[in-house]
Amino acid sequence: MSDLLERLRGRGWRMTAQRRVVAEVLDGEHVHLTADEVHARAVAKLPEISRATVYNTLGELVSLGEVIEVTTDKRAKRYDPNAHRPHHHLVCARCGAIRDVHPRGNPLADLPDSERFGFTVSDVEVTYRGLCPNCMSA
Amino acid sequence: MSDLLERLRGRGWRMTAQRRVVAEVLDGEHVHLTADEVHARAVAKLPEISRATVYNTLGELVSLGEVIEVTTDKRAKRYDPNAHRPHHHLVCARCGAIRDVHPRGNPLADLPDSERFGFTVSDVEVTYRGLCPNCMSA
DNA sequence: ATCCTACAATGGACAATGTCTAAGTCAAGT
DNA sequence: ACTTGACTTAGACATTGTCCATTGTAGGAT
Repeated sequence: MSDLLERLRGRGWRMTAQRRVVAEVLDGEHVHLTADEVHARAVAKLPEISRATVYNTLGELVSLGEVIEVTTDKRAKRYDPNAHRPHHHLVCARCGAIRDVHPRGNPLADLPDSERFGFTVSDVEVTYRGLCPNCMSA
Repeated sequence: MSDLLERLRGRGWRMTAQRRVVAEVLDGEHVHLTADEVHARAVAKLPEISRATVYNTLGELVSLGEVIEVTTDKRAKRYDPNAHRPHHHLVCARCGAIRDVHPRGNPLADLPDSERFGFTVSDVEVTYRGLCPNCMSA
């Protein structure tokens, strides 16, 4: 994760305790925290950090392309630090657990011109839904 | 749309003016209204209808499988009455316009077992993003 | 090492969306 | 037409996110 911090500093990002803590919280595979969860974990490391700062920092990380916004559920946006490799998501319909997945093929190629309505299509987001092993046995 | 009303009545749905109005508002192709938009249009036909009733009715229509919940943007859920035929969505990244699309192939088949993490995968939702003709020329 | 200044953080008000509840109303069967 | 249980209502409340004026501070300049 010091990679991320180094990269950010290299881009002229002013380094502060708050930003460092937020970046540290967002580390790992299959991490998809809501803004509030990020805030809660950040508070554990730096009690005086404010909600607004967490929102601001998350927004900046997204603009910089270091973190991806994921909207798998209707409630809160989630933040996915695994931005360096394209991937999609598999979500448990009952408990909400999320895994990163890498399907074969390119869904963009599956959209014929006749179905593009004149749009310039540049991106595709795929969300698989089902039941995780835990919820299946329960 | 009287089809829908008949089907609902057949399922033991109690028919009320409010439910009829909500069902009428949700009619057509490429219709993807937010709950608030549904409420606004319902009020035009039945001024005393309440917000809670619109939310309740939308939730019931979703449970009954007559309407699909779509979360293409991070703000509000949208309601898509085109539930009889599976389809996906194409969204303009700037103005938010939404079109129903029917890509070739089956994305479910593109997810290898090794990428399923023991989940029972039952559904997939694909959102294409790009710029619509209007926003492109602007 | 200290000072400056632009940028960042704070916290609290505000906004948007959605949920819940208690009380009143009504559709549909008898 | 009555009765009853389901439906509707209005508004309070909850959650998520944004905005702004004020205060604080990182990092370059001296």
